[in-house]
Amino acid sequence: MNVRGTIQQALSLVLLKLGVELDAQEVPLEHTDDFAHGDYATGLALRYAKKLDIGSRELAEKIISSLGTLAGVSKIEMAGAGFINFHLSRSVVAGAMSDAREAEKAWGTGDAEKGKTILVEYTDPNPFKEFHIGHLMSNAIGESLARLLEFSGARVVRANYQGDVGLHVAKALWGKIQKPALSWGEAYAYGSEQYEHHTAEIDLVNKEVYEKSDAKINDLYTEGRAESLKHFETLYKTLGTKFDFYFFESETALRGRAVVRAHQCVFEESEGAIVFKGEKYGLHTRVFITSSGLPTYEAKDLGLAEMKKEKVQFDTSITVTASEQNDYFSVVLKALELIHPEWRGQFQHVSHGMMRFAEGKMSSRKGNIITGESILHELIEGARERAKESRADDIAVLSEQVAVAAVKYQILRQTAGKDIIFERERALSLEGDSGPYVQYAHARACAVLEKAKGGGVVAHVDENASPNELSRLLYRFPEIVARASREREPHYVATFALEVAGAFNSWYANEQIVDGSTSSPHKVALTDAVRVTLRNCLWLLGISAPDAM
RNA sequence: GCUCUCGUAGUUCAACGGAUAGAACGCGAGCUUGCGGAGCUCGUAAUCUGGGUUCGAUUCCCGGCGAGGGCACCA
Repeated sequence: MNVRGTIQQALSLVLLKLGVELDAQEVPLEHTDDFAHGDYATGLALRYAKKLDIGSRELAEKIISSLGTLAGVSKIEMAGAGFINFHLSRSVVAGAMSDAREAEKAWGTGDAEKGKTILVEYTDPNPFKEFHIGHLMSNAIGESLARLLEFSGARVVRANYQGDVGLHVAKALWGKIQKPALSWGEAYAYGSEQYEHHTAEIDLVNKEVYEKSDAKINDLYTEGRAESLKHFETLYKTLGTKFDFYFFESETALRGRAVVRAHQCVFEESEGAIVFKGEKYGLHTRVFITSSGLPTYEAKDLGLAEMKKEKVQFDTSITVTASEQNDYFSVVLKALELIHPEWRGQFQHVSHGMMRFAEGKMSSRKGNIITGESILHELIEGARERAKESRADDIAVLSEQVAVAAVKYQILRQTAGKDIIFERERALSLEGDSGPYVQYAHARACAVLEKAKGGGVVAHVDENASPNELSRLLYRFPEIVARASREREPHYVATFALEVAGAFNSWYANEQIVDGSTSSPHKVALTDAVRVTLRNCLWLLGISAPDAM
């Protein structure tokens, strides 16, 4: 058992003797934010003092004396109004260093999701349209979630669901027919702009796509779809994502319509359309099949759910989308639950905030759209400029790695559900609270290790070395990962990575690591443990960790 | 109108009901014998508002103000 567990267990037992029942796992125990307060702290005594009719400081003292000594804890003391602070023993801090170095790529893994299969659906761009910023966000969050779950022991299946049919496709096809010289993205913009003047024509194209009734449109469609999908693949490669399965609306549409028709009791007919009355459940009504008989996105999502189930035997299916779909998802998930009660709770929705702009709302119809791709390219240019004096072997590769780090970190540093205010300059910045900052600290650690190797200094963990503000951070890593995975919140890892990188940079500035002294082997070992920790943090964020920058 | 989110330094974000609210950018002052200045050190500055619950509230509850999303054949 780890030290955290030991402390919680002991506290739980002491509380029981005092007449308070609290599961060991429920015992509040936090990482201190001031090392003067030790490594772990709990406010238990303050919480239960009144209930037990005793002073909080007095209760804290009582708990401490009942606790006796604990393995891995060097000192337990009361502080302030009745906080109980735990100081880890030197061997535990040193032990985390050894663990990190031995486990390498597995450092930080846990078993909370062991034996489970989890499907994660994310990115979901639409062929015929631009890969926009929302897709970038969904991709960054979804990929990180997938890796976090893998670190927790789950078998993760990555899926991508793409809208290859629907009105947007009809708009793009119509635009292309009118103006063949336009790119697909431009054709879509043109079709959207003209929709109100050519509604009937474009609606007809939509129907023809569903029914494959017009050979010319079919060919154009096939060509455009293939071109889009191929292009998306190059982006996934840059972003570091590899999907196991692709689902398409052209497949889910028919299935979805069939699902709805087979479960008439769940739906109602209204004004010629088939709708789901969500009001009974505190939700709202949504159309599943239109009055002209076409399945909507809602019906398609029901079809998708069944197809996912057939494809993989998962325990949980997570879908990552923008928060504007929150209410929409509640309705679809409710309908799905009524159709398949046996799958209750297996489908989860994780939403990301929306990208907003200081300069005002953008729209694909105006031309002021900033796509996910354009941001990536701007960043790559910026990184290339910066990399001119780099030591890296391949500047082109490095520029891409740094650029991806910059965008992804920008997205993953904050709570997933909140909107992100996009500021071009900040996003393009490679300094401060950023992905490249963490990458830089990692590259520095690599450089130091390289030097140690050249100087013949062999890393060695000294169990008796006194812990410092850097080494005392490392043992927290597996706990941070577990929490981020449990709460589906990658930002805990991003915050931690920054903290470790900052502590390392600070330490580095004040300490000669490879200096021939007797403490050098230990300092080299600490550097190595930091290297492993930072690299794994970056991996969990879907960011690469170059050895040199 | 109904409903769901969210209001923290000048700006962009942290803070699982706890201790002196933590970073980054900006601004001001510094850091050249060293392993990488994409760096380090110091300073500057914040919980929208009024109640309530609590030993303790940025966090939970209620009201107000402000911003954003969603609400029938788009996705």
